[in-house]
Amino acid sequence: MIEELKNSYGTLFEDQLLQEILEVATYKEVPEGFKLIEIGDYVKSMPLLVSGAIKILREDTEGDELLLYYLEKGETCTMTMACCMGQKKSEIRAIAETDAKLIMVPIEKMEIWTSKYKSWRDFVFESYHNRINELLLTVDSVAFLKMDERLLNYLKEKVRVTNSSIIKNTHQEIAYDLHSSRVVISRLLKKLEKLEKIELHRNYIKIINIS
Amino acid sequence: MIEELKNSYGTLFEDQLLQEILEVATYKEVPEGFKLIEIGDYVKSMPLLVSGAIKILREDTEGDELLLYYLEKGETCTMTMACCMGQKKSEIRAIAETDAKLIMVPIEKMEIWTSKYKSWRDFVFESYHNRINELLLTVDSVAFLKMDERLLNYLKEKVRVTNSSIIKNTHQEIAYDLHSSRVVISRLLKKLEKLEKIELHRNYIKIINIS
DNA sequence: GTACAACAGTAACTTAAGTTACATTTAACT
DNA sequence: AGTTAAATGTAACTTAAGTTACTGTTGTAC
Repeated sequence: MIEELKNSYGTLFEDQLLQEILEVATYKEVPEGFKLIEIGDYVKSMPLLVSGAIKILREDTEGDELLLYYLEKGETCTMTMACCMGQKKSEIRAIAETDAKLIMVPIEKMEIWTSKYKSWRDFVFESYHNRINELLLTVDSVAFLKMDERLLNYLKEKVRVTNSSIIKNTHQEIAYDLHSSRVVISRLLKKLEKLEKIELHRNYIKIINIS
Repeated sequence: MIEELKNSYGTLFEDQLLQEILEVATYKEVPEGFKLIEIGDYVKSMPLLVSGAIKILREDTEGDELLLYYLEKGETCTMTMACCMGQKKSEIRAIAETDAKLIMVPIEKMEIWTSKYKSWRDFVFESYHNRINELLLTVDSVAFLKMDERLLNYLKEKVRVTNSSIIKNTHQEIAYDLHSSRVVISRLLKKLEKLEKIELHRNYIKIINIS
């Protein structure tokens, strides 16, 4: 765990804080698809992401989903912090997009470290700040863009996050993430294929050129 | 300014912090419609809202708008903090929805008070937390609801924030806030009038019963 | 190899929302 | 009172997206 922590957070946190983290944290490896947090869960520890990517989803009362954003190496789940402090239930669902490695910190430390370490405080503020900006981008996407553009952005982001030009998802799964329907997504993907931007296959999509 | 500050923040902040605020802050009264922050502005001070309401808007590259949420008494503009810390430009526009009274704090104090006062730290975290939840509601609204429901929610929220059952806006203004078109809003408002939920007039709408 | 279930393709249709165009109403001003 | 500009009403049409229904394809298990 030491190398993992130093690698991702070594420059961020001061030595004494790193030491404290090592003392209380647990290390966790989860496979792709693993559900880390469900809507309504009470959260007891805070995840520091060491490798991989976590996707954060919102769900409405009907069970319809929407992908909000991805968490990556060196980031944490701000929603979790928000939940912890208010002793509230989670507003979101978190699922491992790829295999992922996490350092789990008990939430009691939150308050303590926030007053004790400037580097921790900065990290927490930075996290909130980043998450708000991600949410603004999500709002932009849903409010201002049409489905074809949203789909293109989705594919781009997926390539970036998974670091692969092969997207291993069915059209139905993409439809869930974008809160659309399978037929609509198939239709738009077909258009992109005709423009020679992607290649469609069963269970995966090969990205050719989506600049 | 002392009464205003104590009234809105007296229970939130410890006496010494209240004292410090009084030493460095300036007091500001703005009329309805006053533009407090424009997209791209660099922000030099942080507003603590004492009375009135501020509406926070997002704009895309085409100039299309969307209302994100309202700030009310006892709240602050989290976006401003985020901007300050990163020395970034504002991502949003802020306009006084009603006449408003503000206490403006120079941003240099942010960092200092964050390490010095627990009450300030809690206030800042609470603000971030609240803002993220507001943004989630905005995402929900835009992603999951149809325009008629969004319009109804918009009217409800406006009644709450302005504390009046008379909404002094044209259909065009409402269309801007919801990122829709005037004709669509007129159409839906007419439906609500036929259901006897509202009464339409030139330049204002009277809310009868929107539970 | 055959059967099956999951996945993908596509046509035809419905609906919500946006657009265009024009008529009507209202408030404010001279 | 008459003029004007802004606001509102409404019809007719377009478009994006969602829905239904059915066909074809592919990978996997037996």
